Amino acid sequence: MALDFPIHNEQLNTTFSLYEKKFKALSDQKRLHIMYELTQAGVLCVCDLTDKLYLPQSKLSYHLKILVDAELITKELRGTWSYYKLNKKEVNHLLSEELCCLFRTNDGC
Amino acid sequence: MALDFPIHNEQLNTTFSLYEKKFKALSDQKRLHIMYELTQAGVLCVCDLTDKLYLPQSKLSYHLKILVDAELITKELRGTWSYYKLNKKEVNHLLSEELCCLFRTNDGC
DNA sequence: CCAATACATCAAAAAAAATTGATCAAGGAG
DNA sequence: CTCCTTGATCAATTTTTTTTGATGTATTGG
Repeated sequence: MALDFPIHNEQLNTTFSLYEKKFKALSDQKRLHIMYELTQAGVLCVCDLTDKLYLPQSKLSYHLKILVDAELITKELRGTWSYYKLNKKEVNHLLSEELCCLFRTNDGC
Repeated sequence: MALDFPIHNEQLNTTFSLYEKKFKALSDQKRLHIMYELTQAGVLCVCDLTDKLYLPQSKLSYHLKILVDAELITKELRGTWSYYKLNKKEVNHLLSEELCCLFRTNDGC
């Protein structure tokens, strides 16, 4: 029985799948804006972002979850608050230095 | 009359919009695979990619257009053939060196 | 000229992602 | 305890993206 689809390289497909997820998370203005604000502020809760982006809470929670799932940001619970911040390591691994400037504060950019 | 949406920074919104488009182009396994094959081969026409990705021509044309529009690859017409290759400058500007390894041949990665 | 190939594009359908408004659970404050 | 705030989640709808198959144009080769 012949295969009618490519096995090709399973490892490679896994890699593509991983980056698909990360780039999908970045492929939205609102989420890029969230990333930017997190870069500027360091740590923010949902209500802070509501003020900054003028978006309703449910929409923000939705987009934040996508970024967390892609491991581009992290979430820390403290009481009723959820504090979000950039996953700098992951961002730096993914994006060029020029681009990281948008999401980076303490360097010469 | 009060504004009920943020002006914030027009420049920044333009930037987000630009990157949204580029990341959207990258946010698909098939398109990442196309990028990878172009990296390996240098230049490819649609029919080459048909063989490599096992995708119908119309689907490939669709995805190639998205990558061209995002300026991640370029297209050159010669007769009936369309030759595609990476826009290395743009890719390198966008992605980290580690990641560019996937889309780069002549360096120590 | 004819047949075959390369590929862009289009319209309809299917699939995936985003928005919306509501509900609910868990804390904190009085 | 009661009220209020934070924020996650859910179902229904809307919007966007992708797939599919067909058509059309240009080019190549015999």
